[in-house]
Amino acid sequence: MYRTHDGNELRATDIGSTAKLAGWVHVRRDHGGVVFIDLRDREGLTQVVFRPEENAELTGVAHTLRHEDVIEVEGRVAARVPGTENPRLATGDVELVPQTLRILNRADVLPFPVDSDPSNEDLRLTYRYFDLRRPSISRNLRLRHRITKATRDYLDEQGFVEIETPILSKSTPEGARDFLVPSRLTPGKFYALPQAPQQYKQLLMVGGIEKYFQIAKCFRDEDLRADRQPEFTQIDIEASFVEPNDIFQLVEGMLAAIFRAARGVEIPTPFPRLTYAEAMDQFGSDKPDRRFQMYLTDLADVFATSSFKMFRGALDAGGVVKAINAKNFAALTVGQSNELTAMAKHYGAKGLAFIKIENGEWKSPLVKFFTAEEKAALGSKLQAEEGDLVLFTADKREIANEVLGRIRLRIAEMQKLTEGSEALDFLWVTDFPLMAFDAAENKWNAVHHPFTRPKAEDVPLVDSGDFGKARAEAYDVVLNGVEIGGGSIRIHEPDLQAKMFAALGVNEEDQQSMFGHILRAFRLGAPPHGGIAMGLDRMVMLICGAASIREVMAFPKNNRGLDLMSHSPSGVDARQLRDLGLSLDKKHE
RNA sequence: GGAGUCUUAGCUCAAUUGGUUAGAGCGCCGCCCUGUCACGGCGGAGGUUGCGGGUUCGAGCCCCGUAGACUCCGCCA
Repeated sequence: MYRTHDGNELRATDIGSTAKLAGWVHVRRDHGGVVFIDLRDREGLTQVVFRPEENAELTGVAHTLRHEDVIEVEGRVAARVPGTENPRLATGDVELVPQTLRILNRADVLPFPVDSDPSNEDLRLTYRYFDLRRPSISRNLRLRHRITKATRDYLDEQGFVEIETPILSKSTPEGARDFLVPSRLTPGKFYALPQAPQQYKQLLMVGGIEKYFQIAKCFRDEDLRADRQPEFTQIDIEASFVEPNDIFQLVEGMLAAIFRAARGVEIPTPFPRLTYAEAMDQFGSDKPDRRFQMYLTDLADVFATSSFKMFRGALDAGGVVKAINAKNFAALTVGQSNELTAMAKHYGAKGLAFIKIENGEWKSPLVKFFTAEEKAALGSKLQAEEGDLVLFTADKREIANEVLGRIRLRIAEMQKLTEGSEALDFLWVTDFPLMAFDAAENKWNAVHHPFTRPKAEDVPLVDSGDFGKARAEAYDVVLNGVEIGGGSIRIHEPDLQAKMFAALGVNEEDQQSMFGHILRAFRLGAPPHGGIAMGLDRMVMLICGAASIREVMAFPKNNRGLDLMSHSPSGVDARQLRDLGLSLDKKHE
């Protein structure tokens, strides 16, 4: 037995008893005579003191200890010399006076210190196993465990069954690029790693499981980001005989349980709801951050009779004039205003107009085109006051929303509006569009995925080919401007599913070869069903306050998808390729 | 594929804007130190300033190229 106690366990009440501890040498304070060691394990620190007058031999060995040596000590729990207690340590009233010291392993000179935050992420990922000893990372991983534990417990209580679905699965044309796995037994064919267990979970519903969940690994071969890794985890849920409200209630309960377990807070439920159209109109985003106001305001009524060319042209062409009021931002720098203008152009606006309200005056080249009535109406509609900055754009509705939505977020960042905020703003965004036209491919794509159910009243729009207007029975759950989950009620009728495939340009033959099993399954009594998938990594990021998804995963890849620790991906033997019937291009050999 | 920021000792950073031998703290090595808790003191080792080229009497600093890291766009729910 290596230990009788953990590193944060010993208290004044243990004084006089013996204890055995094992862990890492966190700090050595060597006074030449007496030597102090802070012994660290996963739970905390305990001071170990070696006194030459009590045990010269052990103290001699203690002199040789270095950072991160692994040791085991056994001895007497003693009160600290009065006045030397350390109130910042849970075990600060006591110290261990060892009778034995066993060096279990010595550590080399460290690549970086354990007790500070190195900014060199390259180095951290190369020595990830060592990086994990740092409290900030181990805290995140333990919090992640609390979250998955709370999830499993909650869903179990609700009667859900955790079922594993295949990792070796089938490539599908929709969505992200697949990771492919060559098949040795069927040379020339490939499995694909699942982008999500979407089809399997629907087939489990056909199988009568009714309530399924899985903490599921998902794989997408796309470029990485601060919040995106090629493999990530979803809390995947599917249930039969449900409507959106059933899913909302289930997820609200689950998030409440998660936040109770992980943060000790009660979150208010039910969450507010916005339709996609409302979210886009008011916030210019399908995942609005509502921790600050700065609403997108439609000014069509204010400028209904305006002759100002920029506004007139947009309104006459069926577009909009919209503005946001950035409170107290009139004093922005030239650099900031240039950046915002460049941003507006980048997202397709013809321009971005500013009004600064300073010293009781509206400073803008635009103001001279406004009538007194327009100016008054504008001021009251936007609640514009001294020190504010009003930003305008006049354009097609989609462009104006997108541009102002992006600018709204960038200004919030510039003004540090959410910095240090403890707010937890949850909401549902509902009624997403069913399909979106892809100009590059010249075809309609599913916004969510091809199994998403159109809203009942919009099925005629699908029939009539009015794809752009059809809304889906699809929903996202958003926390503080981050989409943490999304789902839909699915299609369970083979005819409607075939109709959707046809709309998406999947011909009869491809439907049979790629989706034949699911269409056949729907003919054997598929229950109405729907579900949701929650992005576990992003949720953990938000709960931990981590800036990167890499901070909440034990062994993440870097920006280019490389594992710097194990050097994957890597080349393989010619023989392995031969077994698979593969050969490489000359340039990749 | 594109844009931006960055790259100086094992780590975190500095170098008066082109000027002598590139410094500091931590870490490491040695010596000293019996109540510290970021212990303290003295000394020491440690650098191809990412790499290649250019301008210059002189480059860590300016220019060109290149590699890598990170962030964003495209891509991806």
